[in-house]
Amino acid sequence: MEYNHKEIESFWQKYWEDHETFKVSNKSDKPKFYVLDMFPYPSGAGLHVGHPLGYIASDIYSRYKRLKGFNVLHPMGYDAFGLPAEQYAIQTGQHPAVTTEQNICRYRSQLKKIGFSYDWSRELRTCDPKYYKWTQWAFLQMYGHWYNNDTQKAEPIATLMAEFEKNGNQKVNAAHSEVPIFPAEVWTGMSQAEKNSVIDSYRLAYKAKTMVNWCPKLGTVLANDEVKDGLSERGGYPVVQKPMEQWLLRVSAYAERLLEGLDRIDWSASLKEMQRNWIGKSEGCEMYFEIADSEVKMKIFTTRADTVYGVTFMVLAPESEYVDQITTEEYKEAVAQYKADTGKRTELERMSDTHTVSGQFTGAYAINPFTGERIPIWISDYVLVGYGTGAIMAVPAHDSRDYAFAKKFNLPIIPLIEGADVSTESYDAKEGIMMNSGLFNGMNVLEAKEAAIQQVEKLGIGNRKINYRLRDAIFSRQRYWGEPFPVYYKDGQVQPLDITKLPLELPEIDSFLPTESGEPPLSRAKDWKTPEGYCYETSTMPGFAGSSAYYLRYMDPDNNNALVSKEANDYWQDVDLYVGGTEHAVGHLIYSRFWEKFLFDLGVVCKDEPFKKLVNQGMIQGRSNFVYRIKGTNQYVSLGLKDQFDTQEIHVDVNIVKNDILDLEAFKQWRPEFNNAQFVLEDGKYICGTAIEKMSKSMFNVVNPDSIVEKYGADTLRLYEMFLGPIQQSKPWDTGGIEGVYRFLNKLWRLFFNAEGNFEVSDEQPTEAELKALNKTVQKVEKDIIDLSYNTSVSAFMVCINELTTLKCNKRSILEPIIIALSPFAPHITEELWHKLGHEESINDASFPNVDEKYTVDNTKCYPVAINGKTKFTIDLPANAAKEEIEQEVLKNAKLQSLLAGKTIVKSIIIPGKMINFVVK
RNA sequence: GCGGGUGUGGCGUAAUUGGUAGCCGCGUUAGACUUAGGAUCUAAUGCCUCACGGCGUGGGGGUUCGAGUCCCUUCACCCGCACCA
Repeated sequence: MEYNHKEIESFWQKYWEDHETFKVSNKSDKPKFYVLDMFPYPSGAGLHVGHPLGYIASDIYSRYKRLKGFNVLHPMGYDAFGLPAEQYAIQTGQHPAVTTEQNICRYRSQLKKIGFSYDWSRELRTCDPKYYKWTQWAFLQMYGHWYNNDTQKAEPIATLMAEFEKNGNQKVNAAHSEVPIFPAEVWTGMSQAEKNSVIDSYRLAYKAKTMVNWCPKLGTVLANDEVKDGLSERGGYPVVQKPMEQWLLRVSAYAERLLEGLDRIDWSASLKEMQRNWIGKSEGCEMYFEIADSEVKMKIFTTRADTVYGVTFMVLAPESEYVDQITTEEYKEAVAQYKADTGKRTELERMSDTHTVSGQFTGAYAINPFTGERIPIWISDYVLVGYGTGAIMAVPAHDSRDYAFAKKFNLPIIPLIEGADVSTESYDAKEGIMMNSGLFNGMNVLEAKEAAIQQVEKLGIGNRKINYRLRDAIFSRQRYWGEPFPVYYKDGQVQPLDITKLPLELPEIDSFLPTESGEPPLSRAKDWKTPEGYCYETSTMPGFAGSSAYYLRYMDPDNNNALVSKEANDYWQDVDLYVGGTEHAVGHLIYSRFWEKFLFDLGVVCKDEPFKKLVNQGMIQGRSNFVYRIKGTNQYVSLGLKDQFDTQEIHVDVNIVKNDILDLEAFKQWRPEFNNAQFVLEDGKYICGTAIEKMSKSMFNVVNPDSIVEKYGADTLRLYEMFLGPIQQSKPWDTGGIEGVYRFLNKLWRLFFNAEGNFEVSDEQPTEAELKALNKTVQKVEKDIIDLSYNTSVSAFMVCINELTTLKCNKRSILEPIIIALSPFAPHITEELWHKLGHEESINDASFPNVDEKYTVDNTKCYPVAINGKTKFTIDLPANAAKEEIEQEVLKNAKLQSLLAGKTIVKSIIIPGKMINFVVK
């Protein structure tokens, strides 16, 4: 009987579905294990062969954990709100809900064909009102809380108001926007609107006018992580800076906890480093500089207070509020001109051109609090308004940017570190002995840093300060296809919707474009008002809103009273293994951690880190093929001969190329323009050129998993994707190698059938060799699964099956444990064989085989025998033999004796278990 | 510029963590069975050499009886951040 993957796979997929094999309960005596994939955005193009890579890896882990007796939660869903569906809707008029539904169906059917062990009953999608009810709910909670830096947690707004009644905000240590200090009397004297505005400055979800990334082409604002090199991540359209009133989440309040939490989770070093960079903690101090002939005190931030004696000028960001306050009459015009010039440059221009030094003197002077010297104040676009205080003290000797500026405008440069040569470049290193530095002379840089901050605090001119680069997340998008904000406006004041009114459903509109006046599409919705006639917020939430807590919802997907019940959360707790791409390193993975910490503060969840272990799968790139057309003809020349002609490279569909040899007939049929193609062949073949590129339609290098499943089966696809190389590594897809894995499954299959082709296994006792093959394989595979090093476990299975084939082993006692160990990788074929072996229950209810150590340790060891350090031959000896035994044994060896003839042994070095070396003369 | 990572056959990769470098697979070559083979099976396959033998883990140096693995140095490529004071 032949291995018929089609029959086997469709039969067992249906069986698993009918028997709810992978349905998990929230109640179990078994220990829990939660394996999660980053849920996909269901795009119109369907899955390509790269998408399942991570899903296969996590599925193997899930199935393995089940065999080890865990209750495994392994769900799947869809990140279904988002820009592409809406862009498509604008172009075609098709409602995003319709196209999204179609895409989801396609994804689901593609995923099911690969045989994943998902609990489909927990499937969710972010655009479902039953789901986004809880996204809206979380937003309202953030709106209703503030962050107390003293207790290091979020607290209800009510506690803040009570404190204001009692003491004003003087003792409040909170994460907040700029707000003046006020005593209780002032608070009680405020109007309701004034109070609201003060409170808003403390909320974790708040509205504010800020500089935002505005993408005119998409008609929406974007978060920092959605902008790459001044272009939108989706679509690649230009992004400009623009002040706008937006909803924001005070993610920055959690900066320290987001940083600290990284030490407690098992993520790759590079990913943690990316998050640390994004959070961007820097420790230093804030310091006030008095302005000559002015009341203004200028606040700067520096991490190098130790270099204060070397300050030779100050620089303000052109947008800084100080600029207008200090600029002298004489320089007003020039300063205005400079501001106008820099304002004209786009973000992209400013970023791509970081080497042109420009600036303008303001006419004002600051007083160095340490030396009393007058130092000129300049403005320049190399100082950013959004970081620190938008003002710096410039120390050209020890900062390369300040140095370039000083050189350009002929400002003095005072070296402060002994031996530092600053004649051609600055000395930025933070080491050496201080000089020219008054109090700090003779100290090393680290000592001076600390001494300087203490001195600043002693003089009362500033204080120690930690700055973070992490900004609050802009949370509104002027788009249709997203979660509506559960707020409305009454007399211009924000009113949160009552929680009992959730979800606030997305209304129908007739066009998905912004209005003529530039209002978001939602303002087209007719009669979309509260019963009292107030208007709802018309922007919607961004993509990361729905994906920030989806892992919690899987724990309790149908709960209509809570995001997740206490019991469900207490049972599942957190994600034990999370698999997904690096592209979410500073977006989703920061927001989710923030969300979890916030919900932890509220007591909704029991853990403050959502993802215990995270593995980033690499990308599967496409392997493109080319043909070479002789310019101006319909002749195509094979790769090896193309240099003899003037040719043009053309992408050719990889599906009509095999092992880089073009199928000539298929090529002629491929497109009408090639019907009459003629070929210049080499060795009778047309060899195509190749390149590794992103998998994309336009390069004709997309390989669809469905066609692989059709031809070779899901088990082959799964094994092959794992066999390709380490899962964390990016690698090109090469359909060529798949045959090897397919052969392996056929070999496995044939072990179970006798010469007549009938299923037959023997109940004989296994031999030592067979037991060795089995136990070594199981041991290796188990170790590999735990390390997610699946490529080597597939190899181990191949070795094992080769050995068993050679041994002609068809013994039940060997084959049964092998197929159990293999079942996470190739679930269908193993399930089929398992049932053929007479089992009623699914192989998923079996137990992962135990290893008998007796058969895995070699009792002989291969020793290299070296003479004068040079290996001459090797010899097998007992592994645990003592030094003397080995020596005696080796000296009897004939080959050694012939090599030693006429020489004397000066010394022998014998390390049991390792090596044998004779030093001879 | 800063940070992280990777360099091993024609290709994807492996190496008991310092102990016979190249497992497994692809590709290639030869053979067997076949009307046929893009099925299956057998054998060979790092490079140079008829051979003996020599050389080989990006290059150079070092530690060691012994280095793909450890140290120094250099080169190349990939990823992330990028005027963050």
